[in-house]
Amino acid sequence: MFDTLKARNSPTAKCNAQILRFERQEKNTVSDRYIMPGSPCSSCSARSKAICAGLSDDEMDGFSRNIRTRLIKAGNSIYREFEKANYFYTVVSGEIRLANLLGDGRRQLTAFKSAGDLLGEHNGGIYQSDAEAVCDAVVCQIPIKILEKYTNEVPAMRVTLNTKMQNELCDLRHHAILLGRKTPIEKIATFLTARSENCEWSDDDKAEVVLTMGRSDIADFLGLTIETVSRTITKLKNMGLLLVPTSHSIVITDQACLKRLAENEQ
Amino acid sequence: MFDTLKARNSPTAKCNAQILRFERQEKNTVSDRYIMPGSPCSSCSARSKAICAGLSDDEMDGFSRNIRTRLIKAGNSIYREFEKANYFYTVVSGEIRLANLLGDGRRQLTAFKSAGDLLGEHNGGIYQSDAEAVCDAVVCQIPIKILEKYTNEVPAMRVTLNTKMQNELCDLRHHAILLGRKTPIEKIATFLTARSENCEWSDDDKAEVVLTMGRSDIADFLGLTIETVSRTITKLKNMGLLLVPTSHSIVITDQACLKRLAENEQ
DNA sequence: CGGCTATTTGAGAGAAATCAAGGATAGTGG
DNA sequence: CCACTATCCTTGATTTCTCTCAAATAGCCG
Repeated sequence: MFDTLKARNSPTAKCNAQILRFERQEKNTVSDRYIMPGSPCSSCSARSKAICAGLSDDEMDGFSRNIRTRLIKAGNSIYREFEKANYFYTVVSGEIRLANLLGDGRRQLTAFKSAGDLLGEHNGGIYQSDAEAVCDAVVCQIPIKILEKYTNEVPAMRVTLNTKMQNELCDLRHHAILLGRKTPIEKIATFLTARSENCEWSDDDKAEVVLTMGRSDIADFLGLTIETVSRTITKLKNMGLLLVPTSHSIVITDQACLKRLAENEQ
Repeated sequence: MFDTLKARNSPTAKCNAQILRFERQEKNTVSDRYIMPGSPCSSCSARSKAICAGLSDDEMDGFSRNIRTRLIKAGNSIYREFEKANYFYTVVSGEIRLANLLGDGRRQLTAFKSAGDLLGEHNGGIYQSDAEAVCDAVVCQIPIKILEKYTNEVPAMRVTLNTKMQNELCDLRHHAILLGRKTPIEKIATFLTARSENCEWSDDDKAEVVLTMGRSDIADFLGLTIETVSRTITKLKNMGLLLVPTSHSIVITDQACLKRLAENEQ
């Protein structure tokens, strides 16, 4: 089960957002837990990509005493829009989606966050989106005060944080271009190309893209409906650019062509 | 003349982006100029809202010695996407649009920046968008190195910069929701509502929104065509929510209703 | 195996884009 | 100052693409 929420894409969908919200809160009461009292940062697989990459071993030691590691089960939320923001989170493993709802249930995802990424976008002390686990995920919970303290005292951390914010701005900007001006086929091509970036390419230039999320998450990320996502993937398959062994696995067979579709960008 | 570029909205538009780009470069060669050697920061109307708000008079003195004030004529660009980034800019007056082009000329604006806003989004030392003056504008040119120096040394500036980046992230996130999921009527309502935020409201609850940009800028900002922008404004007019004295001036007559349309957000 | 959910596919409707033309506006030059 | 011209804006007719509605298929977990 990848999605708790049914797709509520359409501008005219009149589903009851209150019920939606209630269901989500119910989900939220179960099974998230702290998996360890401190955290073994020394062996953390995400450390090199995370906000703590720039810390010395000594600094890391002090830092780690203030953070907690949490397991978030698929579908559960870490925080919700409009909640008071007390923590940042670093994704250790798994994948998190940032979601925003309109009053009638329409949903827009603004990012998928994975290992090393920083979560906790807030403004005026309030979270700006729902952060939900796409699949089981492990995150580090960092009190905002602590992160602020370290960014004030450790220049390296300041630089890392700054870079991460700039990357996020850059990603959001490109996503706005995609949402505003790209066709469905270009949207899917862009999405798959981006996802394939950290993949290993076989000798015959193929790569498997693993989709941890369902079609409705992809649709809500790209500003489409699940049907259009499905049809567009089928179209790309028929064009011979990719294979679809299972719905959660896509093998890119013509990287160059897919990239050309994606990067109509100048 | 508000727009140099014709609208190139449609996914199927096959206009030649090369020509577009050339024309833009031509424009860029004329008439931008430095309007003063140093800058009279003490009397700057944008200072309280700008990045330099947190500086003491002494600090401001040193800071101002490193910056230049430039006049940018309507339609001209300050910098372009893919250019090496050497400067940040603070908008003193006028309005700047951030634009990105796709290969076939489709355009997406990601923000309008006005007095007090900071420009210069870059990643890996490269600007991420074209910054162009919507109308005649004055900007302060701040070498990136200088801004970095001051953010390192002056905590207040660090806080201001951080807040500005968070606001920008927040704006972009909300814009992504708009682009991905809102209807034309909601898009226009959101746009006008946001623009009316700094307006004075008359006794009978009316406010004039001045649109410095043309319909094609609005269309490219909201992910629509100029025709749809025009038709939608007419529709809102017919619904009795606003008046359109001139195409660049819109008087909101039913703020509450417009806001309700805009904030279908929960 | 059976029920549930996710995904795919088809048919039809609807909304926004495209194509086209007329009217308003602003800036230019006489 | 006014007429002229280029551009911008609005409106209408038509097309096209995506969404909606509906149903069948596939995949997963108990």
